[in-house]
Amino acid sequence: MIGSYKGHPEALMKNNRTIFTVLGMLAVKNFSGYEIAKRIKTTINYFWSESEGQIYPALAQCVKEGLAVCKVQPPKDNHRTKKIYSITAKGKRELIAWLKQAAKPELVRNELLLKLFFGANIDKNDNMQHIIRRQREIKLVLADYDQIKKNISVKYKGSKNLKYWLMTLNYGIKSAEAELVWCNQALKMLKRKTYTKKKE
Amino acid sequence: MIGSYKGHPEALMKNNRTIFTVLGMLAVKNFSGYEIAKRIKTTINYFWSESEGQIYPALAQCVKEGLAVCKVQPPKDNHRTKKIYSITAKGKRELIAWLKQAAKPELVRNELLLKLFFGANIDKNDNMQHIIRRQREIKLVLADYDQIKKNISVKYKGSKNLKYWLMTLNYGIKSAEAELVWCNQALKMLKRKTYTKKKE
DNA sequence: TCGCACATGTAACGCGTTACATGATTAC
DNA sequence: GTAATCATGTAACGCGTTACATGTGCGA
Repeated sequence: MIGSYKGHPEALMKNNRTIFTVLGMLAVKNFSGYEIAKRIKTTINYFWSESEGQIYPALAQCVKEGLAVCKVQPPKDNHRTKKIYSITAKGKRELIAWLKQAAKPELVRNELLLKLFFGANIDKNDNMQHIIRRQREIKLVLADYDQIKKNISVKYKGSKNLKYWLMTLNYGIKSAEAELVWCNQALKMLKRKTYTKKKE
Repeated sequence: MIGSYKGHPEALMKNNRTIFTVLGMLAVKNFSGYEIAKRIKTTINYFWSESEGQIYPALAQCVKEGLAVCKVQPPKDNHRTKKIYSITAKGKRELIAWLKQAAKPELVRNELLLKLFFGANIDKNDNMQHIIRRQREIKLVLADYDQIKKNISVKYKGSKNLKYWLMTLNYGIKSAEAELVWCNQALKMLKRKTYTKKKE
């Protein structure tokens, strides 16, 4: 038993989605930990996030299990040494096996909805403010998605990845648009004056 | 310093959303821990979940901080004793203060999208299976939402809560519908044969 | 008889974030 | 000067789930 780690190595790997996220990134090309963190933030951040506190240990774990190898790059351009990771054949096999497995349905958590569910306890206007705030946020992310779409369509034209990247991006766009429609509907609903008797 | 707990009691409460979830439930009527767990599962489960392992400690915390009081109900109908909790004036005040604060944007995690983002590594048909599976799931939840909508519209007719409950439910419906549209679009996208050159 | 609903709780553990430690270079 | 970016890592801690412990009554 090494360190605080208990159980089989496989047991850890089966559920550790950070491992597969970095393997997925390494399947495209070689990266350093820092670059992976950055890439996650600029590509899949709207549906998946990983912090550096997870990425570095995950990379170490990958090397330990033979899923990736690490090559130390000497300082270039007066920068620090970099550790460049590459996926191994075993890593690729494990990634593919994981990709084929059905995704576990996520437990969604939406604090905005939680507050609105209890909305009868506060003023109508306070509830409307929550929705208006969200509306503004969505408009920003939609503008963002639009930019990303244009950028990757040009930059990765001809790449077999593009189709999949646009597909996931479309999910973000469709969801955001649906949320906007809901915001308007919910605001209309709140504006309506309703006279109700007290019940449960 | 008592036990393993550090910092102000308020510090804990500020972020502990389980506390506010149970307070929100208790604002409607008195409940036992078991009943709260059950109610969460049958009402807000599609956007918020709490396990019993969190609800019972949260209730104890509420009592400790004077946000709720507990009355032990002697065994009725040959059942076990129940602990019925009621919200206090302080609890109501804290709940309202929390409800008025802006909701923190959630970090979404969607394993399905993560797998599809890396979809170029596996067969087209495997990717399609993921989407078809999700399609089936959504159809089930939509049917579920429809039932809930009918039920609560009758059961809570005239309640000031109904408006807010229908509003959050509509969010679930709109999102699910948007996801369905995306599924069809994504399947069409995958069916198309595309001949691409290898690039990044 | 077996499993489920009722009913309350605790313990273990994994996931994930935040903050910290360290330090160079670049841009304003 | 001072903030941001590059770059790697560790430690602390909170959130949340799962499993366990314990026990009754009811229906198939």
